[in-house]
Amino acid sequence: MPKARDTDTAARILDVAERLVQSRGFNAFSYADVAAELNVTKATLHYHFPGKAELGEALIARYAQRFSQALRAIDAGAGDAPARLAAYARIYGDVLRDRRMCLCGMLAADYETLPEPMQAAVIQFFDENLAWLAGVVEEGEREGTLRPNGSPEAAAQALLGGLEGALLVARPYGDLNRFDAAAAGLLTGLAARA
Amino acid sequence: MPKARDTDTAARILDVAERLVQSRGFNAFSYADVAAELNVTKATLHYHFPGKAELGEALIARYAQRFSQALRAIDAGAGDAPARLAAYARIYGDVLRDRRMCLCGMLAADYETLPEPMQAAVIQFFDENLAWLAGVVEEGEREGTLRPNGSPEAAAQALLGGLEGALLVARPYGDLNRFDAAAAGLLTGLAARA
DNA sequence: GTCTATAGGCAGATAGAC
DNA sequence: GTCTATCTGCCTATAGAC
Repeated sequence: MPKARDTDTAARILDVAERLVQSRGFNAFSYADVAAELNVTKATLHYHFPGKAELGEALIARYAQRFSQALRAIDAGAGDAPARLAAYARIYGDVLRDRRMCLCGMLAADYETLPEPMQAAVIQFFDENLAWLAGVVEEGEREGTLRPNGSPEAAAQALLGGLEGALLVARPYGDLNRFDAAAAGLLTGLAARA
Repeated sequence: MPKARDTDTAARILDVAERLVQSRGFNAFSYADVAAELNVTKATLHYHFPGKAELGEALIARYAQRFSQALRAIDAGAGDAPARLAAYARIYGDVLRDRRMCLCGMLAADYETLPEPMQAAVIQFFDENLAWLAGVVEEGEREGTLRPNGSPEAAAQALLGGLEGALLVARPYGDLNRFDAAAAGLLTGLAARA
């Protein structure tokens, strides 16, 4: 059993790689970048993750798991449907705060160049988010707090795409307000009006 | 004066490079890719565009110019504000049809890795689109055909981001319907309701 | 304008010592 | 687990012939 600090070399690799992918994209970071930042050699990275493809898969798996937890936390909370959507949007706003994209939003841009297992994992991430969003929209429709103009699935697609795109466009400006304005527009467009 | 066919080597380079950037991203295409597809050598590309940075700038310049023309064409048309926004959304749907992203949407993902002149050009592209969109929204507000919940600028930000994101998320699925559903959701969320 | 040839660097990856 | 050393290949870019 290795020492606690060193056991988590894999986790620290994932931390650094995650940040680099979210800010630069999957094709614009290298094993050398990660190794230099952690003061280890590239060979160490290959020991923990045989190749870039496996590292990428591990990144998505961990990210998706964390996202799932966040969704369950929202579900466990008290708010109504609009409040849940606002909490969901806040997750996205938080990643923008340190100039990152959503991991899977970035990988969606790189999609055509990704190994197939990573492509499948990105799709699965979106599927899970869309299913959760559609559920919340449907609930809001029943409550009378939301009035989607199309199906809950269409509304979910508009929300997920809208938030990913709001990140994408706001990030070059380095302007959190732009994201907030866009997110607010998405949510109020869906809300039932007086 | 060279022959017409060959004069446009520069234009043909831009055509191929544009498609590659829109589908794979700026860091995932090479001079070799473009040269092979055109049956010329890499040196030929360097003659027309000294480096990747200059090629990138030329790509954005041409793309932005074409986009500007499309906006003026919409302005010259007959429709009211909602019809103009729908026409605007259709431009985005068309790029998805051959599995591309918007050029500047893709470059927004690559933003952190771009040379500064390209970054500035991407921002300028967004600025122009946002200004046009805000103008149309404002017009719709006066007409009574649109009822934005915030400022026209906020609505413009939500529209631009929403459409870019709808492309981003729909493209991995290869599903044009997903884009259309999201786009429709964005537009009806903004429309004045009965 | 387009070619051949090549420079110099960095990428992802592996073998084998410790 | 982490290292040193190295391989192979592709990248951007340049020089100079035609």
